[in-house]
Amino acid sequence: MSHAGICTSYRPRELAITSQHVTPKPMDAEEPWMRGLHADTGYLLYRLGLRSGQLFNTFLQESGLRLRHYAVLRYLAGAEGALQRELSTRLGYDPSAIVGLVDDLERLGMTERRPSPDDRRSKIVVLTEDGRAFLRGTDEAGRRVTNDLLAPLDTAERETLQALLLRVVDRP
Amino acid sequence: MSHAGICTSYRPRELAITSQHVTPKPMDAEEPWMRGLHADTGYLLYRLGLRSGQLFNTFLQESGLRLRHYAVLRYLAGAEGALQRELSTRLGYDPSAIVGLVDDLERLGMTERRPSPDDRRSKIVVLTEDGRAFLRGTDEAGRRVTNDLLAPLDTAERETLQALLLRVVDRP
DNA sequence: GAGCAATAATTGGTGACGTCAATAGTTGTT
DNA sequence: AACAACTATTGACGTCACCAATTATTGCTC
Repeated sequence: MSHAGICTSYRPRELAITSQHVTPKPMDAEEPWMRGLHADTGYLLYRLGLRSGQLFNTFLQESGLRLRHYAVLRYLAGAEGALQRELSTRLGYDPSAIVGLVDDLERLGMTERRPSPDDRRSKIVVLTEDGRAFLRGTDEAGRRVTNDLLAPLDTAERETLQALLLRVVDRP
Repeated sequence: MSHAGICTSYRPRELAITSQHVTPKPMDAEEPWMRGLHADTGYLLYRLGLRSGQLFNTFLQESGLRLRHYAVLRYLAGAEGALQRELSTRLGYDPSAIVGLVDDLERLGMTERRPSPDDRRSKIVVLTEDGRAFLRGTDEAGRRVTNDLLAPLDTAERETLQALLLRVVDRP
């Protein structure tokens, strides 16, 4: 049950052995696997998203945090306090996920939950001084991650990419 | 006869990539959450990768497959047979994941495992006629997914984005 | 002003996913 | 003949996205 829920484990039955096999393919610019998959921008985004997440997480590994915690911290750094509901919608994480993330950050002393004066259901998450210090200490290393990821691009191309991605992600 | 093997180097054709294709978004967004997170291209990629994967999976939901199965099928469509090891390195999935994916596809009758005549350790995964038919039937719908994702961009901008992402993803 | 729908935070469960460790069978090398 | 490297495979572990249900609180409405 490691992978698929849509099927049980399948044991390959006896297959007819044919001497026919794959035909060697010249590796020109029209590589078939290129046409098949990497021609799709959506799939490219999915793929690079995975790689980006991995890079971030390995970078954060020593600090004991993960990308999602880091996202919360950086959002709070620019917001000076945010409702958990706000974190959920802004960062795109499930409300239940926010609970665990803020729990972790609180345990590490990087954030605090304060009661909202307007609505006693809500809680306001704010950065502590320790949280701010952590962000200052990792700011430069964080940039290095993106720098590494976008190594093949020069400065102008990176700005172009950034602008394009912003347009795509900011769609309401 | 030697199999095509694994291509280790691919050089994307040169494209004129300038920022003229994109209208830079006026950072009028004094929005603090802009400064905090979306200023980071790496995080943008991570986020859009998630959204892209979700879109693909919901699109594939009715067919009983998921994005990873679809990736295998599309790769096979352009390769005319591939070793599982090849699928693993090309698609970036763990070899153990490939096993489950091919199991599922085989159970659905979309692929077959054939013994490699060159190496009895390897197995060659090939598309069946059913698999090909599935790809033909979903080809247009698949394009609609990427179309939807990139809705805010015009044609020129999409080509620019595609070229930039290709450069980033093809790094060894 | 008393019910009632909506909301914020929370808990729990489920399936999908990435990663690593280990194994059996096979190949190439020495 | 022995040994290292490789292929497919199984298994386990932790993370993550998604959904349902609960509790406390708010706003609406009749």
